[in-house]
Amino acid sequence: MAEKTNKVSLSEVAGAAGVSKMTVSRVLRGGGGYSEQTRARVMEKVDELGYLPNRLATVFAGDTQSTFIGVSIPDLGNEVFTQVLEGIDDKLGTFGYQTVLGLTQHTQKAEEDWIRTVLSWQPAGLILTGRYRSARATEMLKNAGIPVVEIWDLNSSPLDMSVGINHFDSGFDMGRYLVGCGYEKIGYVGTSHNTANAASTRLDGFCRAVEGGGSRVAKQLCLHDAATYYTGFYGTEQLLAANADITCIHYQNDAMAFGGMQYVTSLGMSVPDDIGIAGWGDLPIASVLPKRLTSCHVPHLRLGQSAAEMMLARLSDEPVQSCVDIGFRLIPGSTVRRLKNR
Amino acid sequence: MAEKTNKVSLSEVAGAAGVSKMTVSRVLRGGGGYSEQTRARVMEKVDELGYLPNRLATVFAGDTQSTFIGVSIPDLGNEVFTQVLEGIDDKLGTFGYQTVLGLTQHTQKAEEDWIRTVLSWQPAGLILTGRYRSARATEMLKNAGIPVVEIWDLNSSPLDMSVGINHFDSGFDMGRYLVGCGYEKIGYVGTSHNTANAASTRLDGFCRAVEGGGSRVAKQLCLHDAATYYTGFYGTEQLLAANADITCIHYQNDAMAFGGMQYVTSLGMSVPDDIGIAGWGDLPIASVLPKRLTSCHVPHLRLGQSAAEMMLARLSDEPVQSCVDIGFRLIPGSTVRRLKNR
DNA sequence: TTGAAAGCGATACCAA
DNA sequence: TTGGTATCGCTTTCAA
Repeated sequence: MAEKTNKVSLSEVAGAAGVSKMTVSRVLRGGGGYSEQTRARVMEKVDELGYLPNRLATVFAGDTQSTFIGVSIPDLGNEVFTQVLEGIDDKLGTFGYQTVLGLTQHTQKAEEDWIRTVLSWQPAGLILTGRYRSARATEMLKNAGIPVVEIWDLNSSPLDMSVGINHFDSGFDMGRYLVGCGYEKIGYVGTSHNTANAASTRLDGFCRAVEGGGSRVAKQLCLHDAATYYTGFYGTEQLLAANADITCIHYQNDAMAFGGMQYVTSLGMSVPDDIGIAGWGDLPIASVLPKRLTSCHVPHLRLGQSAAEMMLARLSDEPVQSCVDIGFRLIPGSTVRRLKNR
Repeated sequence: MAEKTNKVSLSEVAGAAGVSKMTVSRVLRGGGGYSEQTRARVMEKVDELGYLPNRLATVFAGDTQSTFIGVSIPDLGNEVFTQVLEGIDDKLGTFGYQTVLGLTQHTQKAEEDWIRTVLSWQPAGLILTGRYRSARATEMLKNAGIPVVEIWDLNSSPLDMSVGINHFDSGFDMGRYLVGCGYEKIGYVGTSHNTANAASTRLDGFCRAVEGGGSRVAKQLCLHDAATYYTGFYGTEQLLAANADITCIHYQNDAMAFGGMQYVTSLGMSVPDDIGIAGWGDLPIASVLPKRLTSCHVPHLRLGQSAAEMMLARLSDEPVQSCVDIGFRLIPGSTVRRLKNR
């Protein structure tokens, strides 16, 4: 095992400085209660011995909270989540909190296990992606008595706090837009997971709008694959193989849409003349494409920052709005075309 | 089930079950030393009260280590690092460890502050990106007496352990390859940061090879920008504006190369006939491009997994190779062309 | 301005 | 198979 660590404790510093450990404790925390002379001598020894406080003991002693915030996201292969995570960690870090990462791989079981473990470390709060979780997870969260922010899916009756967007509406708007453009045979390519998630909620909204508009949706859900470029590429191949009459494809996100666009281009089709392409998320890659990708803008970084801000506000006992809709914006783009006006 | 009580301790469970807390402790850890009858009664109360162990206290008591592993990477906007991180967290999670994330934003100061903080939480070990750090950081790491894996830059005399690649050689190989193809006026587009890092080491190697081959390198370092699509796009614009005679451009990574390729394409140039493009990292987007992107393959996920494995091995006192070269592979691709044979 | 003592939650150790 | 007691590093409380 990693054995003797040269860990220097408060009392060793106290011994070296010739004072009691209480005095060292007071000096280190500032706020007075000691003479300047004492302070100087203590700090000298702290430096000399390379003393680092053991925050475990501090939190354990009971009066302060830890500065851990558990943050769970599904995976890191999907840029929408890494942007959210960056927003969270950046804001938390600025205020002296640390992110304890949890990748739930889109399964409730993994999330539940992670929640149990991370709670045992007495985090100051948790930020969790999505709104669907196991009953046991929910129960643990309620009992933990710490702030919880549910992000991504806007949850109007959150466990505690929630910030995100209405994915159903976002999907619905995209569906309505494409139908409004005149598309009738529309395809969807995404990934499939065992449990409901935001992407499936968007798909529900999308189908509702498309079918309500008299068109239909052909779905291609790639099982157990990451929602990234290559999945979009081969998902499109499969979709078109089974549905040759499709004239427009909507994707789970922009990375997949780009992959799909590459596939149809490889067939010699042109976008949007031969086929329409619509992504979701307005990811960074969109900024360099020759045609503006039809998509839906979501302020991912801002969403993460807001989640962190709500957490920090709650931790400082400031008033917090428990449910924040961060909003989205449909981007018409030029990878779909208007076949008719209506 | 559980009440709305938020902190149930061992002794409360003990009281409810009518046994001592030592007995509850033994039951919870398994391994015997109690009767089946006692076990059942204790577990019943554990469930009933919704007891969750306080691992802080366990670690604090000193007999076990925490299961925190601090992991620092520069940022999440660069896919090379998210892949490494995913590899690390995946492997660590499987073995019951948690990632405490640190984003150092490419500054030694941020890394030093993060190290100080995270060490105060008594992590079981640290995995840090890069080999260049402040003297104070190095000193703290030495004193901490915990395993440290330095990743990314292969460090032949690591603080403790290291896994990565030789970035100088990687840059050198790319430079030699491009010169070998016959390119003479070669550009480089990357990002610039205050301190030396792996990308600047690659650039050093690249320049050495190119200049040694009698060609020259025109550099365009975009200050303080993320190494992603748009930076590649406008960095290329700037590079070409100042160096119209360039015939080939090497980029810090594939995302930037893709952005650059979009820019030159927008000018009506064709790749590789009018200009050669070479990236680095072999990122997922390369899998869907019509032409194989000239790049350098690095097993990012594997690198992360190896780092985690070395950490885990060290934590279980198994023998560990202290310096592992994970290797890279030049990908000739078809976005550069051979102007001459040699 | 200082210090001594109690205690946070869990575990090691020794007794019973 | 059980339980009592000391202990980890630090902070709170109370005294000097």
